[in-house]
Amino acid sequence: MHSYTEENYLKAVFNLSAIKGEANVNELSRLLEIKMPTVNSMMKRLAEKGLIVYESYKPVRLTAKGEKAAALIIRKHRLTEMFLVEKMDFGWDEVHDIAEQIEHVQSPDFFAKMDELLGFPKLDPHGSPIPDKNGKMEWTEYHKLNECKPGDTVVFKAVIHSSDDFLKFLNARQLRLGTVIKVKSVESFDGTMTVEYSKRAPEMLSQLVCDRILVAPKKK
Amino acid sequence: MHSYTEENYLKAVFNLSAIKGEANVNELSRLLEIKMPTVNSMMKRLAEKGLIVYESYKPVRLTAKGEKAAALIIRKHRLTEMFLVEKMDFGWDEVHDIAEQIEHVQSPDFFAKMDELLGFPKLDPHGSPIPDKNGKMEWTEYHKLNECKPGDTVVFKAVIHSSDDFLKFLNARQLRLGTVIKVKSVESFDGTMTVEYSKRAPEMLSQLVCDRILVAPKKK
DNA sequence: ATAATAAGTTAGATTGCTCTAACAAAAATA
DNA sequence: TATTTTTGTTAGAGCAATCTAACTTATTAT
Ligand SMILES: [Mn+2]
Ligand SMILES: [Mn+2]
Ligand SMILES: [Mn+2]
Ligand SMILES: [Mn+2]
Repeated sequence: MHSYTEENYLKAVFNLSAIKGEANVNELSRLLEIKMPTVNSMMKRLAEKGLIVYESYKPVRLTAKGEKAAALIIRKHRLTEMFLVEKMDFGWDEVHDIAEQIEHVQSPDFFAKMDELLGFPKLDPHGSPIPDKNGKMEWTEYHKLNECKPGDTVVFKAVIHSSDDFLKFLNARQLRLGTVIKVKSVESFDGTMTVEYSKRAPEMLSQLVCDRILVAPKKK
Repeated sequence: MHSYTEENYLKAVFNLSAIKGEANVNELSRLLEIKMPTVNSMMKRLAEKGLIVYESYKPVRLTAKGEKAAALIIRKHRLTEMFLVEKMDFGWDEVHDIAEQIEHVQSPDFFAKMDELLGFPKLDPHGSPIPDKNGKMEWTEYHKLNECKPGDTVVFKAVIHSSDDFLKFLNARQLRLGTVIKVKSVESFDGTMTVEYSKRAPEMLSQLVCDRILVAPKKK
């Protein structure tokens, strides 16, 4: 199969492609903390293997084969995170680094068992969808807290770019998935929001924070 | 720390040393399925790092440092096997290959949590002792079923060289750890034993099998 | 004791993954 | 449009881990 290293590149291409449908060498280099020439030559290797489409000076795209391979690694990552949170009592801010390693374990049985013990979950602990066994995932379109207007009442559904630090920040403010958030006001100068949730005093959240919180309208 | 590869060599040296206190290149080569020159150069690398004592044409020995490092990897391996059996419903014949991979995960928290969830077990699913956090393990001296005489009644305590095939063989005969075995007779020609256990008809076990079954006298 | 076999070593090559230095193309800016 | 900056590529090197072929030392058998 594919090496540990190749799997990490593949996943990086997948993640960067999520928005634009393609990924460039420079961003991959930054994300993976690997120098551009190294990334460049790996792109040629992945293209050789039919996992991506590579043309000089152009962004790369995943082939169908590459997309499936990447999704299946992400499936293992997210199942692992869910297992760590649900079955091993880890916090959602403690699981990413462990999952980053366990996602490379080669054992269909191991992940099938996790899936079963978890009751075939559709979402990971950060609200991201878990791809199915064929690498397909259904993505519910949430919107950013940023885009909400004063008076809106929404439910916290997912985080994006969930770094451990950001998750600890949310923990410290009792902000979790499922929390109902009422937008009180938005400062037009810097986008800072004043919000209310869980019967606490109003809280102020910077634009940077609101940009990473995905929400859905609260169903009455 | 040490690479995935180095860890596997270290563990191999540890396992081969278990009996004689030293390991030679040839046996390592067969065990790891890696050619002798490769093993030879790795031995020099491990010696360089102070993990083993290497002198030309002599068997290698682990240093105190190497012994501790190896024991800690084996700790992770055996905790993992125990976790897979106790918390994930795997059979004792299904866990080794998965543990072989997970033992390389770098995350003290992950294994500490396993340990805790398991209630700090002393033995793995095959009856082998789990080294403690300092790499120390207490080894109860069992004896082989082979060495028993007709009339002996013993308890099945552990397996040695537990390959999946051997474990499946034991499964098929309902032989598990804790099973009380009565030795009826021993064929002096080939060492085959006739034994009785679990209210079943007498069963015949070849010398090869009896050589891999560790037992203790049944406490009356 | 000598010859044959087994075990261990050296030399040299290969592959995967990484780097730096230098150069080329594309995009942004003046 | 011309210049500068950013992005991407090529060339060349190094290390880890593996191999094969050839050679040496140690052990076993005759
Ligand atoms: Mn993650
Ligand atoms: Mn990873
Ligand atoms: Mn094992
Ligand atoms: Mn291993």
